[in-house]
Amino acid sequence: MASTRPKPRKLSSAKLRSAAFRRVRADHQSELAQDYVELIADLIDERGEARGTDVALRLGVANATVVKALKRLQDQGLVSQEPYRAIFLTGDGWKLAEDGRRRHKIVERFLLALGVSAETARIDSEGIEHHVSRETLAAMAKFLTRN
Amino acid sequence: MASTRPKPRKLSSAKLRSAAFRRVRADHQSELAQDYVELIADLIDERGEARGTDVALRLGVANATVVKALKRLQDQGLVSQEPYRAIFLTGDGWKLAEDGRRRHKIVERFLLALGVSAETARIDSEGIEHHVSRETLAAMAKFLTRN
DNA sequence: GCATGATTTTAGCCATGGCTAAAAAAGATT
DNA sequence: AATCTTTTTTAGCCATGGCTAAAATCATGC
Ligand SMILES: [Mn+2]
Ligand SMILES: [Mn+2]
Ligand SMILES: [Mn+2]
Ligand SMILES: [Mn+2]
Repeated sequence: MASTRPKPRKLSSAKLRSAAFRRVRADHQSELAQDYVELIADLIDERGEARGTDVALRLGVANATVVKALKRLQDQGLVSQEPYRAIFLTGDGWKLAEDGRRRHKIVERFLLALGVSAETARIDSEGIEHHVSRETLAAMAKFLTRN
Repeated sequence: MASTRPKPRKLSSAKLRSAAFRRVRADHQSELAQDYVELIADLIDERGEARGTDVALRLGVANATVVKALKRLQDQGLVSQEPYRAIFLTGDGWKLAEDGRRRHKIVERFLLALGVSAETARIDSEGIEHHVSRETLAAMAKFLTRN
């Protein structure tokens, strides 16, 4: 049996800290996909279909940016589309969208319950939602039931 | 006088939504600088100086990544350094660091007060801090004084 | 059914933030 | 002082996410 390195009694402060930053970077990796599928799901529900142009308008980016991003999402198996046609979500895409909606809703309602304006809750939750762990989300949900 | 477009009675839903995404993108733009200067300030306070290597270790990225980022921060007037030497914060750098520390502390303590573990508060706050508006921060601070 | 106008995609640019491998500088050892 | 080891920087690669301008496609009116 190979000799094993002794397990450190305590995680070094540097290790601890880097874990947090790694998590943030991972969150940001999945953020774009999450926001896209959530938005696409909303458009499909509200208007029957999601067009690239509507996505661009609502994200506040150029059309070309959306086209490129959608290609990546298609490679990731989250959306399907043909040129000049509306965008569809795959099964995985819908799953991710639903999950995002659920988390987003909890965060936004939580901020409202905390006493901020509707405007601020809407805006801040758009960024915060991606950094809320399962544990924190549960704590927010609990707070909501008690208020 | 040129004719002016009539002011819309209500902001369109698309405009409203894109404003939130624009804010998130702006937050992410300033995030890296904020985390760097905060970390550098901590290192200076705790150990007397901040070395690039320590920054890399604590951020969990490669050394080369830090070297490049520090160059950008230098261009932005937030840090000053000479090759093979420790990193210093400029006046602006210290201001940004202090501001970041303050916000970070409030967010972390707020999560703790909400009932999540110390570990989770530490990790989640690292991402959330950058998306908390002045109004939400104030609401969190208020919650803290009442608990 | 074709011309023309509007929409959408493609092409290609840029900055950021990550990486590894090679080069250079600093620091230790003898 | 010269060498050898360790640390730090440089060079150069890649993916992402943004943009504008040009090309391609679609759709409409005639
Ligand atoms: Mn979001
Ligand atoms: Mn974020
Ligand atoms: Mn911070
Ligand atoms: Mn942070």
